[in-house]
Amino acid sequence: MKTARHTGRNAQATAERILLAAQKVFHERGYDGATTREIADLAGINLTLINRYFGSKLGLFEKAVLPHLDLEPLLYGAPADVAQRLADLYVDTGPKEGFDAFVVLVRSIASQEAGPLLMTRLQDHALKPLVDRLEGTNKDARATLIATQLAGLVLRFRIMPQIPIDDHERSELKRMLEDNLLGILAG
Amino acid sequence: MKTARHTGRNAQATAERILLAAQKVFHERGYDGATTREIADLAGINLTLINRYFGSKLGLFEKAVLPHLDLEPLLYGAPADVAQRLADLYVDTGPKEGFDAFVVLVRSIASQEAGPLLMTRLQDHALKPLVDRLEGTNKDARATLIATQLAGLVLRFRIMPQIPIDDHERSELKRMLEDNLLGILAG
DNA sequence: ATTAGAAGTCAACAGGTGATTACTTAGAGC
DNA sequence: GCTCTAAGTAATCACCTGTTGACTTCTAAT
Repeated sequence: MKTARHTGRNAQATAERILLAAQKVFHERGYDGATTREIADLAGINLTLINRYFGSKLGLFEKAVLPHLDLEPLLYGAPADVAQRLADLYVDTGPKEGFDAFVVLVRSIASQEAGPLLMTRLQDHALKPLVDRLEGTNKDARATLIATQLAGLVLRFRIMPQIPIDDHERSELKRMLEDNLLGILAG
Repeated sequence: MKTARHTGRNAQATAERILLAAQKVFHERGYDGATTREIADLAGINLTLINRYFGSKLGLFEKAVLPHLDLEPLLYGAPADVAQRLADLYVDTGPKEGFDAFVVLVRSIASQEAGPLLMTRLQDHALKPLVDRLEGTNKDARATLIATQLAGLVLRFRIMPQIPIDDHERSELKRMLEDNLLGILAG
């Protein structure tokens, strides 16, 4: 074996465990609220390995979160398909587990360190793909309308899921949202 | 003079200065990012007076921010007036100065201490007034659609104002938003 | 078996946080 | 003018944060 040390000591596997733990903690607490110690404990590794493998807390954040802040993978297919996909995805109260980079964005947007990174990433990998996806006139305005709508839904259902919602309201909301998105997407 | 000590020493005036400074700092940095020392310095008062007058940082937050987290004052008049008012207010990049409780909400929503307070306040003084304002069917779903749209606009124009927007896009966005809101308000 | 370097550990630093306790100062009422 | 209380101040505590440098342990190649 050349690259992979077989058991116990494996830098690549350790880095991966750090990344997974970081995603979970950043998701729950945001950038500032997350501590490197909690990440290290959850990953089951020594605190200093974070700095060794990722340079700094911010370096870890860049590797663990930023790449997943991307709307483009959701924008394929016909406008009707896109509208339905987005409505299903963002209205569902969904699993509270699981990593969501857009949740991390909202919970970290106030951070002096992580905020700027998140904003430029959002602009390049969420707003821009959305604009490029549109056809017709007023692409920028329409993209903004869609993006802000989705952002608010993240806040409502992913960050404040404890506010109750009954099934009827949810299905109605999904229907209205889908219509709304399709109208904007189509132009 | 009975209540107001005339100069230099005036508890009421001091508390007011603390409140104003707190609004500014909480607005800029969010709850966790704000420090009591920065608030005290900006207010020009001694650090300990914050704890004396407001009990704790969280107590100050409750007095300085929570009362202003209220959508009801914007919901008077005919649906068309409400739609226009909201569109004008939330699309405008607006003055970067000035206190906005909804900005504080977004920048503090990840906080373990302030988060729960903000969520219940938002539910009682933003979502509920909106639902009560509506008529017809599916009030909850329609209110959620409006509220999430506005929340996203806060994120876009109040928290990420550096992303450029030209006048044409802004006016088009305002027009589309106004139509959209009116459609939902009217039912 | 030896050994060099990678992987992991330990202890500590330097800075910052909210909060408390004991103290000083000012001024309104007598 | 005295005094008692409210208003303001100073020093510090106990804790937490990211980060670093020195140390130990393991393992792959020789």
